[in-house]
Amino acid sequence: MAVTIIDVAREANVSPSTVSRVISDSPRISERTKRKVRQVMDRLNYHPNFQARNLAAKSTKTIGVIMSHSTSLAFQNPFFPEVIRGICTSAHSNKYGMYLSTGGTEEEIYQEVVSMVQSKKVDGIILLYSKMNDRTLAFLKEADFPFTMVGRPYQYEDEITYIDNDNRKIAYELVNYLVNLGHKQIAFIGGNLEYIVSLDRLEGFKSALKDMRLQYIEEYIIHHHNQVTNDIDSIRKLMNLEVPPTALIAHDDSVAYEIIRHLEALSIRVPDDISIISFNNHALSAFVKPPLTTVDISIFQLGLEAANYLFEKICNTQAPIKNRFIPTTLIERQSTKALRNETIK
Amino acid sequence: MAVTIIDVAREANVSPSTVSRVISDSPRISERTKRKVRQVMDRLNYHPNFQARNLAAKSTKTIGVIMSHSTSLAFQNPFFPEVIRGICTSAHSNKYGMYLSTGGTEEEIYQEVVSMVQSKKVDGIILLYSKMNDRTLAFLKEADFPFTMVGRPYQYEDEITYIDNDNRKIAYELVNYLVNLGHKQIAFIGGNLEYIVSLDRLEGFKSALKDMRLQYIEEYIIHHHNQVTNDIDSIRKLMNLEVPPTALIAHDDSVAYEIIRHLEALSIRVPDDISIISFNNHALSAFVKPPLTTVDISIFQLGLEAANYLFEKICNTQAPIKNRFIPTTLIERQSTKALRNETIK
DNA sequence: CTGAAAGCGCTTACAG
DNA sequence: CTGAAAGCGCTTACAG
Repeated sequence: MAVTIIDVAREANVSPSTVSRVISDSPRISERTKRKVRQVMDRLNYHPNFQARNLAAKSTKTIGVIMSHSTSLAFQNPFFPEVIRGICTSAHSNKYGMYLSTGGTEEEIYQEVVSMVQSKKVDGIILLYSKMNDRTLAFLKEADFPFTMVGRPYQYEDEITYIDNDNRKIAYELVNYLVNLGHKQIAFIGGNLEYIVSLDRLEGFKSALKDMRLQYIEEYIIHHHNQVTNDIDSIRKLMNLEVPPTALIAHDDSVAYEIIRHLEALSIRVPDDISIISFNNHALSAFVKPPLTTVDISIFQLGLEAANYLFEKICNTQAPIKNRFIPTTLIERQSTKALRNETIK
Repeated sequence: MAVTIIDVAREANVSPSTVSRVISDSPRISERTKRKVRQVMDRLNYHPNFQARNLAAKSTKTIGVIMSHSTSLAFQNPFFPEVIRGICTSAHSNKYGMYLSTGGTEEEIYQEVVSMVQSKKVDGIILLYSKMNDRTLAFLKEADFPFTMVGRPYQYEDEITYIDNDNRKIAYELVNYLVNLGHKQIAFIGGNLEYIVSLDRLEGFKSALKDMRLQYIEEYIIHHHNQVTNDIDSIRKLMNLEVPPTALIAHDDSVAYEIIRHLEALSIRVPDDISIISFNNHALSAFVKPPLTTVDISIFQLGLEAANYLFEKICNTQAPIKNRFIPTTLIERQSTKALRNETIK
């Protein structure tokens, strides 16, 4: 049925081995033979069978890309396409394809990864998240399977190749930015603490407070576990404190939008009554009112480099552990404002 | 190295054929034998080789998912993760994986699809877009390869299985909605006309004007080719017309956001001075100011059904051509307003 | 209910 | 520079 290497070999009066070598453009075949064989391939409309090649060559020419489970997926909406685009760019130039997994539950993700590895569906894996006590990560590390992560791992930092932003430093600098605007009461609406990105941002926030000799106030910290549960009550409570914050750092632009809406319902204006700064620079953040001051985390670059590092590992099992922080940019728009003298207190 | 079916067979004192049948849970093997073989599999930590199975069985257990090229990708940001989630859900329950392609250029996409088909990388393909004169579509149809589309094809509508929203009807109803609010001057900011979704929405808009005996005004139609090129000038020109529109239909929420910002710069308020209604109900559209009235197009469902139809085709080459419009919901928020008597003109 | 054998379509030492 | 042969790890008629 399908035309095979045998058919081509017969037509071209060469052996199948030679045809195979022409496919992979081996330098050991003469240009003349190559030309002859290629002509026959064209004429017969021959295309090498992907699976057969891979089975014989013991590779897959495919990488697996693992998302966090879907509850957080909604949250990562704007992240997803960009990071995939970065990975695709690298995969494409390495002549690799990508196998995508978005398991429903954490257990499903784990099972899918195990199956990818055990059944040899992929040559390497990119984990698009980093969380605490992650079985999937533990499995990959244990199996010594080539993988890289987007996100700093919680443990074994110097045994795992990863790409990340320097979230601790960024959070630190955001506090600094607000302090320079005269703010001293700064609240922090963080993300799900199972994810390292959330931990890091919180840690940076705290250490900045300490260095700048600002008081750490428990009530100024809110953990926003997922988009749905955050309600107006937590914001109301925050703003009803005896000394309410004059500025606020949000874990993600979408969180910031939501908060702004809640504040509005409470007749608190941004940035006049409170400044807001956040992370991730969604495509739409320039268009909301007020346009958000936020950190661009170079999502495309995160994906691209995570893939590049993975290909290094795939090519060379002995490739050294690497990790890198991708630079970020603070995009100053209009959600923050210098505090006037009429400071509270 | 890797443990194979042969190792299991030897240990279990059965033939490789029997092991193979245990893997696929064939009813022709006794429970007793199955149990015995499975125990050995566990003990040896055996996992069937994906590629070898597929080569022998002449299937791939993989579907290909094709995005539109990346210039439109940014535009589709919120669409992408949801539609993938829908597809994954279906793929998962059919025990299929997905191979993702995001070519850079249209030519790259075409080449990737050709290679997916010719090299037998996938059993079927989902096209996540529908545009005019699409080589990729033509190729798939010509090759008689199993595929489905998200989006109504421009040609051969009754020869191609697809899932879509009834964009013509929706656009029609949006006009109707605005007319019921008293609007007669309605502008339309459409999408790239190469895509059928844009054509359909425009067509629905026009036919509604006709049925409702509203004048069709050339200057009220703007084609917004991609997010970047739309500038404040086109909006200024629109609003400076002798009779400016009192309402506006935008092709996508992100377009609406952008327009709102431009209007704001021109000191035109939404919805007080002009009503805006749009398509696609982005996750954030509830949070912008003003919260957008928009059409929820059930993206998850589009992906799910496109995949379901594809699996029908894969299982049965003779499966009839199908197509279906997924219902949509108008989400009424605060970007539209009834026109008062102080109507212009 | 189970097995022997051929085959899926390639790659890659090995030999010349 | 090219070929013959073994092998990658499975599945599936066919036979019993």
